[in-house]
Amino acid sequence: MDADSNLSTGPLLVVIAGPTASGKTGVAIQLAQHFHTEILSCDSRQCYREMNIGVAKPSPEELSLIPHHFINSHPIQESVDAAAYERFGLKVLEKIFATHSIAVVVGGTGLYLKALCEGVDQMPAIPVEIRNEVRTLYETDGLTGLQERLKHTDPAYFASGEIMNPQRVMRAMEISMHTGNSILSLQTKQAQQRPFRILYIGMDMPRETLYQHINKRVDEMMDAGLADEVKSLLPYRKLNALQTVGYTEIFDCYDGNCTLAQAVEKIKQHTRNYAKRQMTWFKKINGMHWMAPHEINKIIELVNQNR
RNA sequence: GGUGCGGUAGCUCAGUUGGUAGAGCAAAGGACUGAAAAUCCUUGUGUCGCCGGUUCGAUUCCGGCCCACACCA
Repeated sequence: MDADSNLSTGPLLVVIAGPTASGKTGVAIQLAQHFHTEILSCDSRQCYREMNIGVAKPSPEELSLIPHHFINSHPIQESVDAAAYERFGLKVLEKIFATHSIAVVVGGTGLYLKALCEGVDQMPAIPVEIRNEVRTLYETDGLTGLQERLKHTDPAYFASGEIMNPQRVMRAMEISMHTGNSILSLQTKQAQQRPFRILYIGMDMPRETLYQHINKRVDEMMDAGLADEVKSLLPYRKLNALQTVGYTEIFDCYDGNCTLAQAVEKIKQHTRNYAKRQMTWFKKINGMHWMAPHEINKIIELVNQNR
């Protein structure tokens, strides 16, 4: 990703990125208030109406301060992915930029952010039958079974792709089954041009402080009734939306595999792991401006310099 | 006090018929094009409880001691 757009004028998208519990939400709201604009969330879980406490969604009070998009926008049964987010987000930004010169994007889902700012390549929709067939194949023959098939149907991917990653192998498999081509041939690796400039701002914080925030916030989630929220979602537990830190651990607890206290410790640990993965993603964004979340005046100044 | 079982990586443990040791988890780093809060990759020197004995060589065998747990008194 590259922050240096060749546009020197035109609308500006201010990206507030960073790991979970780093203070993104507060900064985004203050920015949106200061510049009288709206917020597009970039979070793969906060878009679901049924999930609240466990995904650290902004409070109703916070949501009432500023118009938010891609929050509470989808039912939990609906599967959202990076391409769907790109379409959704671009439409939202087009609307905001019709009447504003600045928009704020805030979130921690690296892939979705990349899809919004650089685009994902057009790929054909995969029929459900093929998708199910590939999944069944994985369940019956395992990863090695899939690899064996892929070696013949998509030798290029087999040679250079992530062959040990079941999700990627299944994806390559369904593309090759449906189109007869390698998924590699559909990937251009080229960033798409956007009709707006992008300013990347990352929330910076010492690792130790971040981990303290995470631990504290998980305790607060439990106090707020996370266990009950998870219980109410038990019927949906197989859905992709619920393959989520904070939910899987408590499902496990309801299955009788651990105590609630143990589940809480696991949630803290897995949230720390997740935050680390997010950091890895954001660290490599070129032109990222790393700022502390409390330096709101400096952040506003930075945005003004780039208007 | 006696008997039994143990004391090995941050944690749980495996192992070495004597040639100084390895898994899982944790941790750290990394990847990422329709599951992404997902998924995957890389990284393991630790007085092998302490002291002594046997031996070319002991974490491994022998003796003593310390500690933990269980049972018996």
